[in-house]
Amino acid sequence: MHDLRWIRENPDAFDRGLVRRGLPARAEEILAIDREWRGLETEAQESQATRNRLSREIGAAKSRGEPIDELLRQVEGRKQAETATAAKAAELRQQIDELVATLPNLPAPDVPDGPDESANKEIRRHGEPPRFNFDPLPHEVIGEKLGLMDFPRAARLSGSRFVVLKGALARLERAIAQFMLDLHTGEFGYTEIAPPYLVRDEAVFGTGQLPKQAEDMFRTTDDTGGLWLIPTSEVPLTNLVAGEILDEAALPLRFTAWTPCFRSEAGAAGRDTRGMIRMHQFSKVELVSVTRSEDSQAEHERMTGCAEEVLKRLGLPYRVMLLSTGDMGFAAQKTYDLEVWLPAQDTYREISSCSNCGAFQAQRMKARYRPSGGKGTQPVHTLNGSGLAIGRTMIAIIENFQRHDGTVAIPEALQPYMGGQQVIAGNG
RNA sequence: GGAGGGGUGGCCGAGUGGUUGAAGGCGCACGCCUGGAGAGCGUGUAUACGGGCAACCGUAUCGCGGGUUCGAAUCCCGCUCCCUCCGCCA
Repeated sequence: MHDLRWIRENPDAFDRGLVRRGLPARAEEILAIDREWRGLETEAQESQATRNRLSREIGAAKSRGEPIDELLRQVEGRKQAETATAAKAAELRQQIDELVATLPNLPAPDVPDGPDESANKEIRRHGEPPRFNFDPLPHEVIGEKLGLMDFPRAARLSGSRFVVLKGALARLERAIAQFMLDLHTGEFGYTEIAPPYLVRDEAVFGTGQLPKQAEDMFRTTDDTGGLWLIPTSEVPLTNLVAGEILDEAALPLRFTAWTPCFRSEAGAAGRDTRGMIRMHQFSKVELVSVTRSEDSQAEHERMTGCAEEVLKRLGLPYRVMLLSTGDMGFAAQKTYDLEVWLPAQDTYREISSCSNCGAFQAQRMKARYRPSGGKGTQPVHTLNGSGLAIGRTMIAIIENFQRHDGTVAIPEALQPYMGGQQVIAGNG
């Protein structure tokens, strides 16, 4: 959510940000309603001040035993006009809020302009794509040949975009997640969280998936009014600080969680239909940081580094992309995607997305901190990143470490989590 | 699922219609006191919005939303969350 006062003071910068996002300028429209609202607001408040004063006088007169008829006459009729003014003001304010709530965060200055992912900028690469003396197979073929990845049965249970993993691959999912959690908690100072997977409207509004991306999520329909299945644990982790006023000394907060994620993939019909690239349900280790405003840029680099370290230790080749204005998510002001090499697709595919949301989410969820020394409060900055998506990590391992005989080597870093197993050879 | 109880400031805790944004206590900050510390004393200590260059002024907020009233933390209605007991249950 954008700070209305900031828009008032910086209407041009606001519009420039929207235009860079490929959206029309809106400042003039917003500020016109804002001017009208403020006029009515002031009017209503002044009227109320008068009425409050008269009411106090009535109380005082009554306690002295004096007549109050004259005072009652003065206050009479006042209420109606005031209520109408206040109602109109509230209506305008709601109009502003609803309009502003649909506008995405503004891109940071160093974000490249562009209509889509074609304008993304490669920042760096790490590792060399492996060379094979045979044609590398896609992960789903390897998994099915090993008898450890079952799409038909998953479809029978749940339809398309689901998978059943068995034996060593089921264990591999757990191993990957544990390895990531241990790294982030043990070496990078993140606190492990086990959050709810079902959340209310306010939480999803806070991180910005509502109101615009409702169709990308699943919602329960129980009689309590319905809850959203989290599309990412960014939602519960970030909303941990919703509505709070934090001590400056408590920052930064760093949270990590291993959770399932649920996405309807409504807009992705026909894309990535083979394999486990795009599932309705996948698991992910998420990283979330809550920082002071002046620290979020450095934290963004740090967080991206934490996610990269996972790929480095697994020996997976990847590149870091700085997303363009056209490819960034709603709440982000700047995003790095980590893309891992997938031999069968002969390309890099997204495996992590690390975003600095600045004050955008904080303002939506009213999360602030009290700067020590200074007065008042200011919104925290929030960041989130995958560290990493488990399913896609598994895909990358299977494809990059496949061998001519159809078996898959387990990266050394994961072997302790696989009971010392070094190779996945099928039948568990 | 059934029955009952309760949500007041950073915390505890008063308060059933009239200077109550809210007593009192704790905590915290600053000052005084002290050789220093403690005790003691004094002052201060919410958030949001509007107006103002500012000092400051105003409005709202006692779980949330609505209603009654000249006036609501206090009365009424709806919702929500928490707690206790019973039942059920991983």
